[in-house]
Amino acid sequence: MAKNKDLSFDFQFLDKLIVGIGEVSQITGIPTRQIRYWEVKKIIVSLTEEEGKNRRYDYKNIKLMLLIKELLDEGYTLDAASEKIKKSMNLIEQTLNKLKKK
Amino acid sequence: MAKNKDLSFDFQFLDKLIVGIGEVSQITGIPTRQIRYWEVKKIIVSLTEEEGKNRRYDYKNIKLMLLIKELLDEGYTLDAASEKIKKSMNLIEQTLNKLKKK
DNA sequence: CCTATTTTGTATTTTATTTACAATTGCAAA
DNA sequence: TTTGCAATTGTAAATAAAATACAAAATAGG
Repeated sequence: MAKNKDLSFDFQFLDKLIVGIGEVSQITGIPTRQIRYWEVKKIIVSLTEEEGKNRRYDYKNIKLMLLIKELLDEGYTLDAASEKIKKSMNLIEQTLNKLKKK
Repeated sequence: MAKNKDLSFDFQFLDKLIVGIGEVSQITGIPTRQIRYWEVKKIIVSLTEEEGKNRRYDYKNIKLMLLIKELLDEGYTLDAASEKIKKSMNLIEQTLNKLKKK
């Protein structure tokens, strides 16, 4: 039972990572107001347990938002960006799965 | 200016990562009450801007807390754990710096 | 100019956190 | 056993952050 105190990076950390909307806003530079709007439009789906409770986001959510932000800058509409991104998300998931297996 | 859409993991993400005490508690399994106590005892030092505002923690903080938790389980006292960990923290910082350079 | 999309503003309500007090637990030495 | 210290936990009241629900403004395309 290696305790993982060596120099290798623990990718399992990303699995456990969950943050609130304020932190996501800080990390991504996207205003909280905009994040909530995207969620209303079903562009993103948070992990929130119950209505009224604070929204929770995981690493995949954050990456998704960053991708959307990029595509919007490039001129895509929200819906178009959302469509295009479904492919990218597959890539991200594959990447994470690979990393986790290490 | 590569956009980093490939399969490589973006370690810069960890640099920007900042979370509140609730998320840290979820991620680490350490009760918020205990985290605050450790902070009072100067075992950890959060990034909180002003007194009264919500506490903020970065990746290093979180790793530190996980290490302390391990050592407490092994029978260390808080102070002893804190002492022993200073060396480990150097390792963690070195690791992060290496990863960032990629 | 119109229209639909997207973003932003904000007042009110609710949730989460802080602080400051104290009580409790566990453990080791006297 | 009990005494003392370290560590954890409980909680009430005050504050900060976020949710909701309204609406207004900005933007892009026809």
